[in-house]
Amino acid sequence: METLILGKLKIEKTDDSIQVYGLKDFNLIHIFECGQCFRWKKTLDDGYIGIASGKMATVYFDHDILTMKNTTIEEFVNFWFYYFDLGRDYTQIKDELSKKDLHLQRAVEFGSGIRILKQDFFETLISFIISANNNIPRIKKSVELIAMNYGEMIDLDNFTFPNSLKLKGIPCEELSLLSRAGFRCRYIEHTSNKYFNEQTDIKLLSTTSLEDARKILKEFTGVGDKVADCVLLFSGCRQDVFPTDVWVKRVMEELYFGRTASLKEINEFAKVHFGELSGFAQQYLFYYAREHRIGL
DNA sequence: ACCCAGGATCTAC
DNA sequence: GTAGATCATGGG
Repeated sequence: METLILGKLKIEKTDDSIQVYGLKDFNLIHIFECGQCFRWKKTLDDGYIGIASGKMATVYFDHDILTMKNTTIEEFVNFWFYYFDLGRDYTQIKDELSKKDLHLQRAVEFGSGIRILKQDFFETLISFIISANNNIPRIKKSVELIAMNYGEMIDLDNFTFPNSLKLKGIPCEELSLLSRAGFRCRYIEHTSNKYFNEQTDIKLLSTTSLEDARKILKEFTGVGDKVADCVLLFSGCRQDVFPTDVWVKRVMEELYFGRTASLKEINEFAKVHFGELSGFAQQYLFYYAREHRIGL
């Protein structure tokens, strides 16, 4: 296949890559540095390389053209289009959020090219278990170590993230030595075994009530409200969640409350104020808050 | 030496 | 049901 029209997008094949024309609301830095993913790395030539659901690709975005190496038009249509959430109209989402208040308008403008990735469920679950009481560089290191030690090698420095079949049965002592994830390794061990045995019904998570979805996820050790909401949002299950970490808490207190507020308060505010778009609002606010170091 | 980091868990009230 | 200590690890 040499060329393809997909809605407003035109996809063309070149020698060793594909190019996508007609993309809006798309910025690689916003997408990969907004805290939703841990495995995309900058390349020397201003692109990003990453592995998602076992597929590796290098991406560039220049002059409104997305260039992807190491993939095909078929794979783009069948996977990357979905992964980058390209079927969603972010212009409308941003318009709707910008109308709500001035803070959100600024945050949306600042992260105008954010797209919420539809990441592999098990990888997202493990990654955000590791995120508990941790910092982003160390989360990235532990996730990468798990891939290096238990995933499949694509080339000398790129590995897939292992599925639960690969990770089940690994004792937490070994996980601790090979991932440096500390006390969270006990959670990883339990979660890998439980997920392998039960194969969580992901479709159910997206169709049932938010309350029930959280309840299901919180049966994995190491998963509380915040991690559950992150997994639901960043694996593409649902967008009506408002993961409230220390950054989001701080930015909400500073911009919306003008005082300290409890997690429960913030969640209820988000539900009323942001509604079904809570997840998108959270991502714009998180990126804005962290890049501006609000609250520090 | 002390504090902190995309929190969750366990215990005590 | 909820405040408080505890949980590895590495960097400032």
